[in-house]
Amino acid sequence: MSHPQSGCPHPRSLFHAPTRYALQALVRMPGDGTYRLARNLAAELNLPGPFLAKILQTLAHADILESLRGPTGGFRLTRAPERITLREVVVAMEGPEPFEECLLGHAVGGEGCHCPIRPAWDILQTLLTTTLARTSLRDLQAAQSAPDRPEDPDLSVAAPV
Amino acid sequence: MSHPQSGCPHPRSLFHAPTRYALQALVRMPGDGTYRLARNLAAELNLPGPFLAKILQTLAHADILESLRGPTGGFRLTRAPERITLREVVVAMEGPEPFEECLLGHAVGGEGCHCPIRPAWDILQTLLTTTLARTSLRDLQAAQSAPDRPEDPDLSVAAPV
DNA sequence: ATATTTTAGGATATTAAAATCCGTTTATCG
DNA sequence: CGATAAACGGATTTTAATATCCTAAAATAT
Repeated sequence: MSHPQSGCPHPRSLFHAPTRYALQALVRMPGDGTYRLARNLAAELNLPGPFLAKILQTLAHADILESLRGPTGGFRLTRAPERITLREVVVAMEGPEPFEECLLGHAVGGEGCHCPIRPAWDILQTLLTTTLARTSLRDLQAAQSAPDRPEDPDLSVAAPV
Repeated sequence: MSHPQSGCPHPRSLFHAPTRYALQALVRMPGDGTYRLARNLAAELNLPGPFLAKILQTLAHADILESLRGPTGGFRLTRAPERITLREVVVAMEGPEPFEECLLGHAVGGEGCHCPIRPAWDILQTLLTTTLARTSLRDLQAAQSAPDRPEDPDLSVAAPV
């Protein structure tokens, strides 16, 4: 029976679609100071050009990309990919509040939430946040070329970075 | 700037809203064989009656609830709450496929995904799944009454249950 | 200067999720 | 057996997410 009331085509993703597109676009950004065209990038990602352009604009507002108009224009990274974290990108696209505090929908702030899964939920959120914070865009770009699996992540989620 | 294009009211939840409602409703189901009214339950949860009724129907199809029509009718658990797992409820509401395999949107099946965050993502999914599978509805009900924090979850996510 | 190319960004359209409505069926009660 | 009360389930509406469109502004080239 599955979904409440409708056939659901693809499996759910953790973040919104534009966040995925943002990551996919950033991976393809040149490392030198070259500007890249939105239209060009959109074709490569099989996305509608104007839609990707919006996403790139959002990234530009977040100081992850910078833009130049006119011919020879386009978008480029504001910094070296080593200095851009995935967390930064996700925050730019999704906002600073990642998720609700627990599965029953209790709000951030945590008072009055006594779910037994709450501790696990907290750990999940911390692991996700720290992993995103520790991973740079460069790491993501490198992984796209090298098919080798990277090292396992650190599970000691003591201090959020 | 936050969300791509619109003000987002509440923080995003991991699952769909009806899944939360389902959990909230199940927590309030009586432990004896008593039938409980959808309308009654909806009032307690501040939800529209017919909408909650749909959700309860879905749970009934999944053999988590059973229903009886007519006066004296309503819904009740098919089993003792100790024998109903949260995972079962989530699967009933969201379907068996939990999430895409990685943040860049690569599909389940895993070929061609080389994200550096993929290992962490796999661990997150396993931790979530096992935690839900290990937690019974009874645990959830007990936690609602007792304000004490339960023990920390097991992080050795070796074998998915 | 003017034409061309690109991003900027507001407005609109489309689609899926969430919520509602209403006639039907089933059970109980008088 | 008729009246009432409940779940059943299809159809519809509403709202939020996703995608598109179009005019303006800026930079370059001729």
